[in-house]
Amino acid sequence: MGPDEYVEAVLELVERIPPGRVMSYGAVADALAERSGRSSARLVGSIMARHGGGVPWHRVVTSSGRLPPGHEREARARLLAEGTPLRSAGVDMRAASWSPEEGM
DNA sequence: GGGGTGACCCAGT
DNA sequence: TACTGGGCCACCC
Repeated sequence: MGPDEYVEAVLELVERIPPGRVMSYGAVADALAERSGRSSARLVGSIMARHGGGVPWHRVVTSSGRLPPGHEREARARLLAEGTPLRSAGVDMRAASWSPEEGM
């Protein structure tokens, strides 16, 4: 799987995250690990930064639930609007974390 | 080719 | 709780 295909796979997966739920950068990387042959949270982060504009980017947060740096306000507003469980730090990962297997 | 830089993550202190 | 060090990998000088 080439770099471009990997970008497509990441965006595809992010589009499948249901409203009110989230995935961490690392979880996205892990979910595509078998198919792509690599698992790098940093890579997913940079892909979201560069190509995330057309997908629900606010549903991808850090593993601790913190919102994407530089977009905290916008992300929080969208998450709040779709009923995502929030805490002071950001997202309540125990309640909001979603995985692909769960959605089939 | 070599080195710096991220929308990261985890274990250790 | 907060900080650090190492690992990570595509990009861009």
